[in-house]
Amino acid sequence: MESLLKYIRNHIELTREEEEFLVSKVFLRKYLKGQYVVQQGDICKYECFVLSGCTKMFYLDDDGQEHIILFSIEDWWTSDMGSFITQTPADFNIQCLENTELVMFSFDIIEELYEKIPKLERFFRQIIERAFVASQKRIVRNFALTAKERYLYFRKQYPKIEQRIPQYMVASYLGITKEFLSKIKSQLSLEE
Amino acid sequence: MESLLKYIRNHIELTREEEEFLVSKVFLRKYLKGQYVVQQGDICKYECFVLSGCTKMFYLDDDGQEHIILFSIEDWWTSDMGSFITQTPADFNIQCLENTELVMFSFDIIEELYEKIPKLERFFRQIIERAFVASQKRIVRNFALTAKERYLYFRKQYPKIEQRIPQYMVASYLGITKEFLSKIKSQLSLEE
DNA sequence: AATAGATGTTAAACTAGATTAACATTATTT
DNA sequence: AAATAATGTTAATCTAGTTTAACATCTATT
Repeated sequence: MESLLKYIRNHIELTREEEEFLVSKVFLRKYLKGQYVVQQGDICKYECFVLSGCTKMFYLDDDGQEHIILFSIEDWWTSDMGSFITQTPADFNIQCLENTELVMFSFDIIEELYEKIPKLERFFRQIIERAFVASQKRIVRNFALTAKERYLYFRKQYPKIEQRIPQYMVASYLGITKEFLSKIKSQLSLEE
Repeated sequence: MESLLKYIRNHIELTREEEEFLVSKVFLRKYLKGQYVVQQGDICKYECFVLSGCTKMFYLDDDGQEHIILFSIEDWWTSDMGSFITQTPADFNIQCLENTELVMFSFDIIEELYEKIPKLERFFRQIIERAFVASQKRIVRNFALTAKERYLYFRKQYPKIEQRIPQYMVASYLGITKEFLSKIKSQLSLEE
């Protein structure tokens, strides 16, 4: 739990009481590799801060194909925000790719935290603003860049994630097939 | 300006004083068709609420190709949020597709409004949450749907926008060429 | 009414990336 | 150590969407 506080202290200053209040309201949950945090159709009850491990968030389309939207590792957040804020069934799945420890912020608790600690509401607003900006930029990259360029960008931007994740999941995140990513990689190794 | 208040009243309740404070801090600006609200490289100084008219936000890639990220009409917001929150040069352009009236929220003013009217900060957080969710869902649609399916979704979701906008811009928004959208439309007209 | 500029259509040739399928490699389990 | 499952590679064939280019229509301006 200390690394959650460290993360928060990195951005805002809370009093000792505020920190204690926060810690008393959230709880830690451990998942094994392969377990689901959220399943498509369930209501997403928590926003989760990743203490350790790794998760993927993905959409399962009508053909059963998996489309990975987001990987989350230490110090990142994960949740189906659409489901969370409306408390309606989730469109996405969140599954652990490693044994994972999450700090769970429930819907009611988060409202209570916003109420009691306005600084925290401001901080969360800023986190969401940044997430939104990143998401819009990803849309542009998907339009303006080729698969190879997107892969190079991913590799540069998230070198730590690439190493922890099977290649076919990277392909899914990039919106291409595993075979095509394999081709791109062999092309790149010839170029170098 | 009344329609801004109407929009806000639709979601939260402000006191008469709060409304007056808000109105005293923002200002209205009129643009002609074709004018730019933000240009790639400039710092985006305002978040803008659309009173009337229509804007497009787009990215110009290295080949000079335009990629439309967002159309905004009455009661929508527009800004390059990435530039706005960091006050660094914008990646995107925002241009008016019709004569357009915007309510301008500057960076400093918006901070002041958050400070004085916490309800407003909460409201803006919720707006951004929804924008983020919409953006993530668009990423999925771009991966999981064909161009034809994306077009049908757009037509259903934003019927009012389609009517106001040249077809080649719809194509850009969908991430396809104008020629291919034309083909899709002629296919659809044969089917019906 | 004529011209010019902006928008939309059609069709042929082309390409980035998908599909299929067979095989190779690496982990994991027994 | 063998067997099984999971992951990764290669290559041939295929397709959704692009490119190019010529033409059509619509709108605004003189």
